[in-house]
Amino acid sequence: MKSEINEILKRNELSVTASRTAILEMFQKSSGALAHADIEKQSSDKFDRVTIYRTLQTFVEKGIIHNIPTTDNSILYALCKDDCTQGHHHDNHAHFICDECDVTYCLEHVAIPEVSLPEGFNKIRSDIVLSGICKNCSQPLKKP
Amino acid sequence: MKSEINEILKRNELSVTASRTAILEMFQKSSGALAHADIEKQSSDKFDRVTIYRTLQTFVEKGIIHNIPTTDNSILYALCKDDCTQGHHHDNHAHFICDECDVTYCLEHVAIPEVSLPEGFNKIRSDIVLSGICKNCSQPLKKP
DNA sequence: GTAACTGCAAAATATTTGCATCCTT
DNA sequence: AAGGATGCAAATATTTTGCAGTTAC
Repeated sequence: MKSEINEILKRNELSVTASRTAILEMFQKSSGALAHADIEKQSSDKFDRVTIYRTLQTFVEKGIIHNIPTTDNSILYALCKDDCTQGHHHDNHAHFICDECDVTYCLEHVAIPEVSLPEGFNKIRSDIVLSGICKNCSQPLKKP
Repeated sequence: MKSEINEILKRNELSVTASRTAILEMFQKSSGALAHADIEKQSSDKFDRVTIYRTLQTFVEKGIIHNIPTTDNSILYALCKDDCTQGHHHDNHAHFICDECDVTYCLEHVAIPEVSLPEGFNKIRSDIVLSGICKNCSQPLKKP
């Protein structure tokens, strides 16, 4: 997928650098969303903490990743699909946080249902965050 | 509502202190959710920053307030209604964050719709967070 | 070669912890 | 009086900023 990563960066007018490539790769490989801390851990000192902050910020601005609301004071990030463009995200799917393993999933196929708001409220964006036990964790010990 | 505040604290086996009373009062008076920073600002040095941290934590544990997921790294808190008990929250309503005035509303009467999850996922809790323009801000200049 | 990106140092901010003191019951 | 709650000091952790050196194009 090296070429895909290249392409994503080029499409967004970003120069292809080691850290950007590595971080994008992490997102592609990850089954769930990642927090700053996860990335820092996974990259074990390969690049500076500050670079991670700046890279994530850039990616969000460009619409390469989006952030997922959380209940604690952290920010989770996940890859946007396809047609997110700058400032105009279409990540209109639900997110699921597992209480057990703490992984956050983007449920691409679970659409956010329409809700009817009281008079006077105009919705621009909606997020739905579910939590509970995920697929993996609910499976009774599988490994031999 | 002094007596109501008293009652809430007593019911939760918490001693009635100045800071707890004041913070609970803020929540009751507030039209929206509050962040740690809001409380600190509003109380302008009346009590210690650390006390606020501890008070909020206690309130969440006791189920007096609940927290609302946000997209930035902050935590918003709002009063739980009625029958929240320790560790078992029923704040099953949508939240609305206004992009204009930044107020967060608990939309008590907007229920969270059921979503069907993929096989293997077991939902325990769900949150829906909407954003856009709120009632007040969408009203064209009203004041004379 | 130039503009963009990174790493380092340091500042600013936010959160947690320990302990002595004070307040509620 | 006893236990819990607060305030203060200090330790940690997190995020931001400025700048000089490096890298991509």
